[in-house]
Amino acid sequence: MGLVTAVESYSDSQVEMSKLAKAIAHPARIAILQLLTVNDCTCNEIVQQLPLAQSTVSQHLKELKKVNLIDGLEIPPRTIYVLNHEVYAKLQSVLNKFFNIS
Amino acid sequence: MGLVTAVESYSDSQVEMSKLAKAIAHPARIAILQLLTVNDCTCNEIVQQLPLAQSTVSQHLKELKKVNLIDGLEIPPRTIYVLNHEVYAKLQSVLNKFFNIS
DNA sequence: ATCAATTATCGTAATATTGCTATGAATATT
DNA sequence: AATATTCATAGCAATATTACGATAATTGAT
Repeated sequence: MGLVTAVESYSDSQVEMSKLAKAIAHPARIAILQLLTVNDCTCNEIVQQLPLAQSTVSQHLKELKKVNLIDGLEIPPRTIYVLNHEVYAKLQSVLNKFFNIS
Repeated sequence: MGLVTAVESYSDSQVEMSKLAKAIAHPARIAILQLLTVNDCTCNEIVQQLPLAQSTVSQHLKELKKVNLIDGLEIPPRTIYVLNHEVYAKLQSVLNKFFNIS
């Protein structure tokens, strides 16, 4: 990623925004979010919709969880993945704020 | 990135959106876009505002140009970088469309 | 008690990203 | 003509990302 000192010289909102952007910077993760927009899904249900191995999907879900765009309801042996509408809306508003400056 | 076959199984809009997201998935590139929102800038002017070497900034500019978020007006030995408001607005609308589905 | 189903994680490989220094190419200045 | 300015690119190193198969861990079913 780079030096720690470099990160410190960007504003919080710049760093936060770049992290959220990175979270949706892969078509699989966009596809996952779109699926979750329609229905809550287990990992397997997502695997069936994507051309990826289960472990890979699990990894992408982890990335989305890391920025709180989704939550995982653990009901073993399943985990039901759910959109975090709050953060989802926040990302929208952050992006809007950014683009409306122009 | 991965296999060519994998990319083909995502929709055009998913791929396009992920590419645009990737373009803004770094705080330096967000900072650059914000600078260009206020003023057209040469590479050097941007270098003076960021904690990065000239070559690194040049590379980030290249990334932004790749997705047409900015244009470079070459007036040697300078290049004046300018926001591409059209694509900028398009990214905004693409994101809005995406998020409003929820 | 076994076995199947589900998911997370580990280990690994291939590739991409990010950053730098050094350098080349083009133009302007002295 | 020599020098300075500006920018892009090449070359390189460190790290991150993306993908897979294999494997645990957990629960449900037989």
